[in-house]
Amino acid sequence: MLQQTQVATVIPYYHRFMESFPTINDLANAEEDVVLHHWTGLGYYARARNLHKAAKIIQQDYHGKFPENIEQVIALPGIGRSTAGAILSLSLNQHHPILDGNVKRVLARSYVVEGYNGLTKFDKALWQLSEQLTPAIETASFNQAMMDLGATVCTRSKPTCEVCPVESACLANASDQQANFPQKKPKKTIPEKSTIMIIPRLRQSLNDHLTNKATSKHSTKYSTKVLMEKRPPAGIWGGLWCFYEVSSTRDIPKQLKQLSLKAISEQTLPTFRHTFSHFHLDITPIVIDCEMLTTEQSVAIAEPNQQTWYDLHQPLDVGLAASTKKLLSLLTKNINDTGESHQTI
DNA sequence: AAACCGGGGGT
DNA sequence: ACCCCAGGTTT
Repeated sequence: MLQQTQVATVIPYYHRFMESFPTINDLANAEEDVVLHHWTGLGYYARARNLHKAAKIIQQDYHGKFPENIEQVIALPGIGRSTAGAILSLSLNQHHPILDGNVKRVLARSYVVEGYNGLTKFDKALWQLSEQLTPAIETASFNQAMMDLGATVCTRSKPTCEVCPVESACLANASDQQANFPQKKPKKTIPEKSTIMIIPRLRQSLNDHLTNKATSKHSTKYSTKVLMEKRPPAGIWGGLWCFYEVSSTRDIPKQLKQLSLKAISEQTLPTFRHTFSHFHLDITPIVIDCEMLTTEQSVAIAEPNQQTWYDLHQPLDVGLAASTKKLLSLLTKNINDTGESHQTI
């Protein structure tokens, strides 16, 4: 949990998690969806899946006891060299170096190591420094101190060198070059991609639109249920609930047919941009008011684990991608603003 | 808007 | 061995 989120945010999640899964065996025996549910709001769901997988491995291979050998710990999914070193040094005072983002910054400044995060040469040099500096005695205290130093004193911007215990030894400080270590990662122009998301909205079986027959635009109330799918575990938005994507509007009829839905009307919402670290994604949402093909109602919801009618007024406690959340709040706002949709077919 | 982050996976 | 990936937070 702490690999990705601040301590203050993690605490309530941690307590709920530990209450539900007090032992590794409890976690291993839990359904993955239940584990993911406990993770909802923390993001990075791949790591919840890794943690669950790791528990299963520990149950099977180590009889439910967490391994104490660093190679075995590194072999667990979601745990690499740094996290393994942190676990074993902090919990058992074993002699292993660590190298998280904070430690990297402290070392890069202290020793004016040239390069930037992710550059192989840079990472290798820092690992070697960490190995060389980490003492065999009081390793736990040393590692904790290095992380805390980076987190509270040797911060990314405006480090408080005046209070730093290694101020006089720090080479970056000596040359007043703190701001230039670590160096910035060279930015590259990221590509733009676009996608269409269809939002099938279930038409309510209210006949109140009949009351407005006389007007040119008829007023129809729609339910607050929209169809979502659970994405496969790997790739973008893995395991998260999303709207169906189509590469072209031409594919919409086909997709709806697959879902046993009959379109009544559709409304294209303004395209919005969601930016990832490596590309921009322009998302064009199309709300499609639908009826279920009654004879095949069962088909549309044949795989409740993979698709669901999501009620905007009763949000499910499931993992949602950031872009999906954005879209959902837009839809909810729309409903609350108008209470109904006015549209022509 | 851009930088950041540890580990996994593809090349 | 190297580079890219995901996606939420911080700056």
